[in-house]
Amino acid sequence: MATRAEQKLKTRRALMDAALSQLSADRGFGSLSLREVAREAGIAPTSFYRHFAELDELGLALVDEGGVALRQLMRQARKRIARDGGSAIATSVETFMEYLGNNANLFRLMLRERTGVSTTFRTAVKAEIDHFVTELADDLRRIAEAQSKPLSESRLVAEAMVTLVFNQGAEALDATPREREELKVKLKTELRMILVGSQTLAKYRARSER
Amino acid sequence: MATRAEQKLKTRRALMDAALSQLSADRGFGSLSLREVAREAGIAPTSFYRHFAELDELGLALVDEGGVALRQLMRQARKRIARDGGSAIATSVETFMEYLGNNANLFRLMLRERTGVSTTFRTAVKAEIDHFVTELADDLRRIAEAQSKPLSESRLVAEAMVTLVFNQGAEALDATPREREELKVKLKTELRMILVGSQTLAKYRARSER
DNA sequence: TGTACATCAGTGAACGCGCGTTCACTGATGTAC
DNA sequence: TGTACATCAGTGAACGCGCGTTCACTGATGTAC
Repeated sequence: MATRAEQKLKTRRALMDAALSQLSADRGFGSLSLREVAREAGIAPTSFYRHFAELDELGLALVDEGGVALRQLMRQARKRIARDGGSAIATSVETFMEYLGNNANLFRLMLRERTGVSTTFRTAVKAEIDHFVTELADDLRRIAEAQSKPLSESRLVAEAMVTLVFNQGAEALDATPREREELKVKLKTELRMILVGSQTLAKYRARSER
Repeated sequence: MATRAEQKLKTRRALMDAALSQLSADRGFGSLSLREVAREAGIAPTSFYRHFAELDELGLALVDEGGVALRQLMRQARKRIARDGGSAIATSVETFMEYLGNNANLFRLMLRERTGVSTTFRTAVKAEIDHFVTELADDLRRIAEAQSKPLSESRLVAEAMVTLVFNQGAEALDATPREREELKVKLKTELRMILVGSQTLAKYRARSER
């Protein structure tokens, strides 16, 4: 038998899942209505207010989940790289694309609201991505040191990489498996260019400082 | 005295300007209403239908203008590079940021609808950006040849550059002048990394083919 | 140039609809003793 | 364990609102002769 608190959590989850399930290539969070989400979750519109003060509050809870998903993604990618060896870029891209499939709507939400219409959303998403960028920059520095291939401006490299990964990710979401493979190849090449470019610039800089 | 046709064009323009003027960091095209746009343009809601079958049709007309703006931007940048010499990247970024100030809402529209909610919009914006990417790729190849610095995958380089430029542009739109300067510096560095990375990869490739 | 008729951009009233939010309520779960 | 009371997640009716769209219209501009 469920306690009252457990039941409440279940309903909350049902509301969040309902909202998530309505998102798609053709539906953004902004076009959802409170009534629609409540209907989809199987409760009366008025019950919504027992869980969130307004629809945006639910959206922000979802962004939070998106942040968690991002951090999981990172951890998983690191584990694979350590285990399989091989190219960090290739492994990361594979991991990212795989993850995208399992969290499509969560990523869609983050991606859209990142440049979306609500300041609160934008700020929240940017904070999550910022966290992601910071971890990536740390990893890049660590790898660079291990390989004695110095990087120039690792933070900036990480930002550019995340921008490209997210944008290609957006396209991958609605792509056929065939197109998705092409996107992966493209993305890997782009990331490699940034990495190699950063290394080359670091060499130039080292030389001119001699 | 205005002819009937001239007057109609004026009203059409007023509608498009009304819609554009409502766009901002906090308002996307999707949140506009036909009634609101008509009100802002100073006509009755019903008169809207004399000019567009629905609000989206007006939006697509705006995307078209955005495409024109992009092409002007390109031409202007090329002219400046030819005239002032100097770094093509630096000049292009300066030109882009300047242009952004004059067409803020048009760029906002393109940027948002690029990953937006309507298939028709996405397709239209992507077509315009694709055109832009193609011209940039041509320019990159031309410059590379003139400088005898071969590029690897110029099309892909152009795509990555446009992605970064657009994303930083989005941030620049709502940034303070101070922040905007920082964004320019960041953007130039990122673009340079991609360019240098592409050149370095081309060298490696040439070597391994020897 | 003048006249009679056609065109058509712009109008105002009216419609039905889904929305967010309020309110007083119900009844199962939880708690104090 | 049993009883009396408190809590609170979920409810259904009701509200006022702005929306997109229809309709029959008006009257200035345009055209044919």
